[in-house]
Amino acid sequence: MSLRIYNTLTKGKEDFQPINPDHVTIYVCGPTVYNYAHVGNARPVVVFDLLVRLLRHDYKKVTYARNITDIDDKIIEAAQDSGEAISNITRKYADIYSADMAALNAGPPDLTPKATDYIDQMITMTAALIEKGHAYEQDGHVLFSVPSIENYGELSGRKQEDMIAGARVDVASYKKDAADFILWKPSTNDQPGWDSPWGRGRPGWHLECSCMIEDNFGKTIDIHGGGLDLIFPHHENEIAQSRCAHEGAPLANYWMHNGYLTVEGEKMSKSLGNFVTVHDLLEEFPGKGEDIRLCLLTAHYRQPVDFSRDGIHQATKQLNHWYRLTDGVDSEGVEIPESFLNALRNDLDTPKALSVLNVLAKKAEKDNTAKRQLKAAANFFGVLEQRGRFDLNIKTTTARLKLKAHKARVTTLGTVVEKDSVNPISYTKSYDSESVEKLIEERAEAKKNKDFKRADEIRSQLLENDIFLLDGADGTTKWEQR
RNA sequence: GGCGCGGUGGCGGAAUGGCUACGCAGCGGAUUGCAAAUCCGUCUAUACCGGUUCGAUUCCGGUCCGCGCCUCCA
Repeated sequence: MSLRIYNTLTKGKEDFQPINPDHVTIYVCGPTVYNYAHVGNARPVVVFDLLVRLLRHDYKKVTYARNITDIDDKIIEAAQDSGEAISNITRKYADIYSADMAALNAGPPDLTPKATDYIDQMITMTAALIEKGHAYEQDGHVLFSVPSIENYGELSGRKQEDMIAGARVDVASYKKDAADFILWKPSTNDQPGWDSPWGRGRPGWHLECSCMIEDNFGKTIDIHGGGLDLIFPHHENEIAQSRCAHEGAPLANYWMHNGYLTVEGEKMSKSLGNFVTVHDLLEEFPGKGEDIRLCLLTAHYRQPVDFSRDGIHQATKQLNHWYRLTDGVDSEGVEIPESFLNALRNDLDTPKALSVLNVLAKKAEKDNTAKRQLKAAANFFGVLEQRGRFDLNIKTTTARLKLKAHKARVTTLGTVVEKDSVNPISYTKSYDSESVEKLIEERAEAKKNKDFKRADEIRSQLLENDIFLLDGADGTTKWEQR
């Protein structure tokens, strides 16, 4: 079976046919680096990481690019607020981003182009668009002229009249048409800027992706991905720019968009106080990057997914089960079962793939081949990759629950009570693997002496810190994080 | 106002014109110093109203509910 992809452009599943079967190209919109990435930002990262794993399995060569937007008004604001240099901010958060995503077993892409490295290309494309009559200069701004092209709105399925009727933002004075968007804008002296034929300024947001793709891949790539919210206007505008700059050549043949993420059933937003960053989660759930990854993959990527503390616990249980089954198993060179791969080839059907993993897990109780297949397939999925889960080093950390919602819906005897606020809970994890091992030894000694009271004390003491002891048939004791 | 998505068991989450995956949780039993794991058995669902059909959860129409986007946004 070959890969099938739901294409936002055609609103249907299509057989994937790369331009060059020996070299697949994929570009995913990356972060604007001025803050910690939240779980919602992590969803496309994990989803497309999995897609790239699949592409690498099925095709000879894959080049995966994910950009970093390091020039943007939000970054400028963050710099002004904090007094820190822009370059410090962007470097810092880009580093944190790649570290946080790596903790979710989402490795770095092949290419990580930064917007500020493409200023020349952006100026060149802007000039070309002006020359071709698709852009104009007005009050120091350069704008793309949407009425200069046909089929604008192809990707998002919008008609211009509809958009104008519902526009909730005042049309800027320098726009000839309400739908026109910025290619280049002027910078004041205290704002970062680059010299251009239109004066000192900086690029508009949409331009960088078009230029990076052109520079690294050429006119057309195979797959372009990102979150649902990027369909309009970001991707629509990328398409418009690139098509006009490239004599109508499509920017990408397949457009893939992941759905939204909610937190504890509610939309994540700063005002609700349920804005949860990957960084905080990794503090609250140390060593559980895989568990978070699994949560993000339980739902199909185009469906909404709810991220909750309970969901993490379920994922942990699932993973612990698989870890136990594959403890000490070597999956080197094992073929990944086709049923698993085929699930993924069907537009990345992760729920189906997970059910295949569970079928393998069932078999693995009695079958060593299934054990190795389970490990290989799970590794492919990006889990079960942490070396020695049983030996996890739990750092001493005090983390605050960041998921506190201002309005927590609590059901009491069928009545829905709206609580105004839930107090944050703070807690401490105060065990490292060394002290755990020591306690296990002490317990083994106690068991030998039939001092079961002390043995049970140690068990419950550790359990309070989410460490669960498993006594083996051979008298050894392993532990896992709950 | 325009465009779009979704409502499946206690929870997560699939699939299908006829027997409704998979996981978690629950229950009964075997096993166990305790606990877990494992094994056997077992309970629970397709928002509502019509239509098409021998038969719909699946197709069609409507209702209700929830959600998203409409130039900040993964």
